[in-house]
Amino acid sequence: MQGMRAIERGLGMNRARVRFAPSPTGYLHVGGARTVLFNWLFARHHGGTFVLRIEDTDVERSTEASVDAIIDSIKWLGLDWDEGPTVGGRYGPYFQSERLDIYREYADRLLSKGYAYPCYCTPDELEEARRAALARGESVGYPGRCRHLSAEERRAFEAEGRKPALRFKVDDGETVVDDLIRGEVRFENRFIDDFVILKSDGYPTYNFAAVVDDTLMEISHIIRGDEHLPNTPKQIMMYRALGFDLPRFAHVSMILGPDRTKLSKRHGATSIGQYRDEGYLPDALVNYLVLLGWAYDATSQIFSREELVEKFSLEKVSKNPAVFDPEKLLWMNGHYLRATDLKTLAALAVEHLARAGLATASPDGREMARIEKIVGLLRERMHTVKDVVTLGDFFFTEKVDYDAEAFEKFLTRDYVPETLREIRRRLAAIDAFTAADVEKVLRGYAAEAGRKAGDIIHPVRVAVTGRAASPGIFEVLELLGRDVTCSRLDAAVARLATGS
RNA sequence: GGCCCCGUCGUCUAGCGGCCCAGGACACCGCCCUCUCAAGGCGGUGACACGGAUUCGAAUUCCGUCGGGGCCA
Repeated sequence: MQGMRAIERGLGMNRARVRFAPSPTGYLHVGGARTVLFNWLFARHHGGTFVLRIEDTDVERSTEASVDAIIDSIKWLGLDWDEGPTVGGRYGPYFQSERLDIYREYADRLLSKGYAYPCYCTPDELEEARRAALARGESVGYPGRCRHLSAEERRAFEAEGRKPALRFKVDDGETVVDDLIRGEVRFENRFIDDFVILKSDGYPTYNFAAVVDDTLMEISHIIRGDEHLPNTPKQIMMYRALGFDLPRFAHVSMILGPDRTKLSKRHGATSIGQYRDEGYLPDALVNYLVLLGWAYDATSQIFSREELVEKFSLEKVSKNPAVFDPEKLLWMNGHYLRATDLKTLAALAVEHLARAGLATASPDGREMARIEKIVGLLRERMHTVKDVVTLGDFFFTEKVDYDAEAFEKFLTRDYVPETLREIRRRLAAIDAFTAADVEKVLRGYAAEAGRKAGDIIHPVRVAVTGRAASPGIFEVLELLGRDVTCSRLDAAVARLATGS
């Protein structure tokens, strides 16, 4: 309850305003997605505003394609923003590259008030100083040369044509970050170098631009990754120097790979787009992600969007970093798959079938109905939508490829050829070709032949599906239809006669 | 190297001084169901990093050690 009050106090007179501020230098990854999610949930829970801001001041690495990819991923997850790209808002522009004048203005303010100074050191000089300090076994921070330049020295550098960067003057003392998740974190200022706020090319550094924007956009709560915690004291110093009110901070722990280092590409799939392509459901991903660092109670695992919005709170966000577990995500996805209605699922399945060349991208009504039935049979054993391809390919191909092991195990028994021939004959003769009728034929024949039902069923399964495992065979045969069933039984018999 | 964060089953976590010889979920194992594979049901294996201190009592508080990670360079 104590924590709750702290958050409400932070809201001040206004509603919660939070933001997600990605650099468009790649795709939205799992860690970023969870940060968006937490921000979104916080905003929705408090009836506040969620802002999307693009931090594209790194001209070299920022791309428009990245902006699009990130936006697509956020949308795909079913999350929306109230201000930002594509929707606008009163606090724009929402691209930092369009706010350069603003940063310069505030940088000037810092300069004129004596909180910042121009630094003429070149990268080479800095590098040299660093190496020298290292050699002497001293601390390798900025040596502070330009902090006390005289007017002449400055003029001399200017005359050389040097373009200065702007550094923030860090005073002695201590800066305390009052974090909603971590509590008070204290930093001694003497360990913090005078840092650059405006680069010599006129572009702001991350820390500076974030402070200016978060203030101008009236962000009340900064919910972001843990890796920014060490940046926070610098930002706080700037807030104070600029006379800005502090927002509340909440630093969420990072998501790690199995080796406990920051999750990255080498750990496998990390981009949200990739999960979409592989047949994951947005709801499943959201539900899995929210559980990485947040728990509502001792037992709940599955949460609908509505429940999440209602129940989410920063108090219950944990401090420990979390290892991303693809296995649990897979389980979660399977769970959501089974809860999705067949029409929706079939539509999704079509995409994957089409991509695999097993179906047209826009099947007609009859084919769609068939796919729906197939998905209905397959769904219990699917973990991703894409599994419809690997599990159900035999529904869509002309012929089947026999799994070698299954063939060996079930079709090479000596009673099999005769059995398949007889089953085929009987199936061709029955009136209706429903699962119930098919079952009667198979079980009936087993009884007559004095065999266990399994002894008949397994060879038939392999002959018709090519594999040892499938959905219930009677339903499968019904869906395949009489013609396909019979021709596949024929094919198996023929294969057994020529082969082996 | 300096600073900061973190440390409960393999993994995600519940736990905020006694309800805990630690609960749930995934994974794993077994049983049931069953035409196979799943799904589902039931059961099981499995953790408080270590050492001190505080306390009648510590997973929970404090200190140290160790381990992991991040940031700056």
